[in-house]
Amino acid sequence: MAATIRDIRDRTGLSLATISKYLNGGNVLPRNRKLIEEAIEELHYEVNELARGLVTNRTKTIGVLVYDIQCIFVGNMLHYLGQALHENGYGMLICDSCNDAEIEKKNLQFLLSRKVDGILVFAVGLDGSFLEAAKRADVPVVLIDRSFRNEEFDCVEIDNRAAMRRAVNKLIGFGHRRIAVIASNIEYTGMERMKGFEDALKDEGITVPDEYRIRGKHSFELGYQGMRKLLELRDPPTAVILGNYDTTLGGVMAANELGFSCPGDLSLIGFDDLLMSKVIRPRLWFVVQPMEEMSKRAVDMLLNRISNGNEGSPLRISFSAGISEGDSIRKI
Amino acid sequence: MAATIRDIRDRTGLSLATISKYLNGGNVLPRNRKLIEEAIEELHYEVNELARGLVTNRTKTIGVLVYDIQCIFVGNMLHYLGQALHENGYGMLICDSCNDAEIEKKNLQFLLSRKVDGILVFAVGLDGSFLEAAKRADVPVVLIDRSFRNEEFDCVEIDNRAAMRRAVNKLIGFGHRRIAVIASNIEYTGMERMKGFEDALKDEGITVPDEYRIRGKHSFELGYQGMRKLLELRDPPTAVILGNYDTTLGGVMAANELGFSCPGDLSLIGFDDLLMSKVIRPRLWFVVQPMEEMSKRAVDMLLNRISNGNEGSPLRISFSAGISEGDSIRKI
DNA sequence: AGAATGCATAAAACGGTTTGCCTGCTCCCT
DNA sequence: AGGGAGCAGGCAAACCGTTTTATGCATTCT
Repeated sequence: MAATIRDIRDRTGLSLATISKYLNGGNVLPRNRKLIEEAIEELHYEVNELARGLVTNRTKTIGVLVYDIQCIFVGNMLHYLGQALHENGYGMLICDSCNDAEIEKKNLQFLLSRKVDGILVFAVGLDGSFLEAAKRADVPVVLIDRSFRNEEFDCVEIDNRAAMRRAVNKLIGFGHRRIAVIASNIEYTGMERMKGFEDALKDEGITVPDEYRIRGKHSFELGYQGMRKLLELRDPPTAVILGNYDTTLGGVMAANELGFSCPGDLSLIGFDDLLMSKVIRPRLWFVVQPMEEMSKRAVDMLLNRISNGNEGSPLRISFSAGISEGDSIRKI
Repeated sequence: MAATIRDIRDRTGLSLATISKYLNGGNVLPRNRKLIEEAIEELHYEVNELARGLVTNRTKTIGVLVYDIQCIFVGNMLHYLGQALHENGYGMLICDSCNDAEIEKKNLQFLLSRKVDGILVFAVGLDGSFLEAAKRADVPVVLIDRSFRNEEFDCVEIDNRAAMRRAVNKLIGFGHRRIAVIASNIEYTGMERMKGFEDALKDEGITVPDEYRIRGKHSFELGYQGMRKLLELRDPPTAVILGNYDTTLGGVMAANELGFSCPGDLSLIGFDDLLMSKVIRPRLWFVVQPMEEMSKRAVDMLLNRISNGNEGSPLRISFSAGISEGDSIRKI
């Protein structure tokens, strides 16, 4: 159906090798170059990347495993990753793991059987053993946002612990002492943030009741239910830190429903809220990740491994997060 | 590096054809089946889909062209599409067009050269001529959400015109007459919605000043600037319809900044706002699209064309949208 | 004249599927 | 019991559309 280089050979009388050389930027006699270009034009020829990949062992395709494609943070990162890859002539094969480790594992097999040149992973959970298959196939892997305890893979993230510490310190600076947190306890990022929370309190010699720590599965629900629980306590906190985008949505919604006004009754600070934080009234204070830089860096690392052989020990790049000002914290 | 079917041949003493037959579910002697399975296990063999695709002309991969991967609506749709495709053994090759028709065209070439079996398109603009290349290559295409005027391709969408009409009628039902709209005028969906706006006003014999119609490029900015313009008019509207997700964010933010309270000073109704609408206070009224159904349907149509030959005239499936209740409309 | 250079060519990969043919077995009939 | 029909399953070889590697033929330089 589609034209092949054989059709071009028949039309130009040249050999396959010459045409292939032209396609790959090699030197060809001007006369022949013209001939080939005319044929390509006329036959609407396009290289079959399947065939090319089969022989070169490079598909110019990067697999991306994401824990949840509906997550805004992920969507934004995909945008930047896509741009960075595109600039380097690579495409993305995106697989949504739907927050399910089983699906994640299957997706990895899918990517490997498609012979992607490398894989970017926004991991579902804490267990990175499913990535063994990639290691066995010698396909480079870079973890983004969430990593694992063992340091087997390159990784790009923010210093979540320090970021959370800064958020807590911000609240303390405004005079708060009764500070609560809602964060995930099933993946790396949330756990690190939880540690940062403890660090900051310890530094300042503050203790808070254990009910002030709401842990669970990264979700809207966690934020919603968690905030309700907090606000119904006999001694509710004066400030709450919402440990990620989804819990922020849930938390804000619950606070609204219970009629708590912010920052009058309750101070808030969130994570990754971007546009959202500016739409909500009052504007939310929040921790921002340098998403574009992180994406560029992750792509750099991956493409390096691809072109320079997948060698050398794993690198861990840790960016520091900033804080974006809002009106959601009351001075006490 | 990776094991091939030849390694399995060497290990089992069988022929390539037999192994291939096994891999594709054909009948094989129990003895041989066992032999093959052991070899596969031991060698960690995985089919090379590149090689398979080269000969079968099917890659079990669907290309998805999206106008903006950062858009929440798109993220949600990708989730449902991914699930539906996964159930049928297909993967997704997603390309972000960054709202740029040039990039969109390049992305299409990218997909075609990867020999995807079919393409789902969330189109950037109104001009579908770039899809000629897909037609030439006989790769089936299904448009989602946004279609073009000519009816050359299958298409799944909501009846945007009717949806907007319902939104307007809802406001009229609450007693509003000074109704404004902010919508995109550069892509199909927005234009249809704008028509629905006019329809509804006409039906009720209502006329509104032309300044009540804010048109531009689908974006946060449009909503933000548009809302400011509306609220600074000498005779501002009592109600505003925000024609899509992004303009809703912008519009709400501008109204907040100018100190307009909703629904006291201003009634609002948005599109596709999902979670968001429940987080914003007051909860927003909004138009909901049946995203899961749309996705399933689009995948059905595409896979049908793939397996039954890409024949028959284009189908247009139009779902009707619902309205989700909130507190953002005042009775007049 | 001989070496060096510039292009083109034919043929062998890459890792699968598919086709046509062959073998050997079962079954039934005379 | 012997023989042919029918069939299940295996095999070798051709093929899919590229790249790559020797190899060869002119032309130019020294």
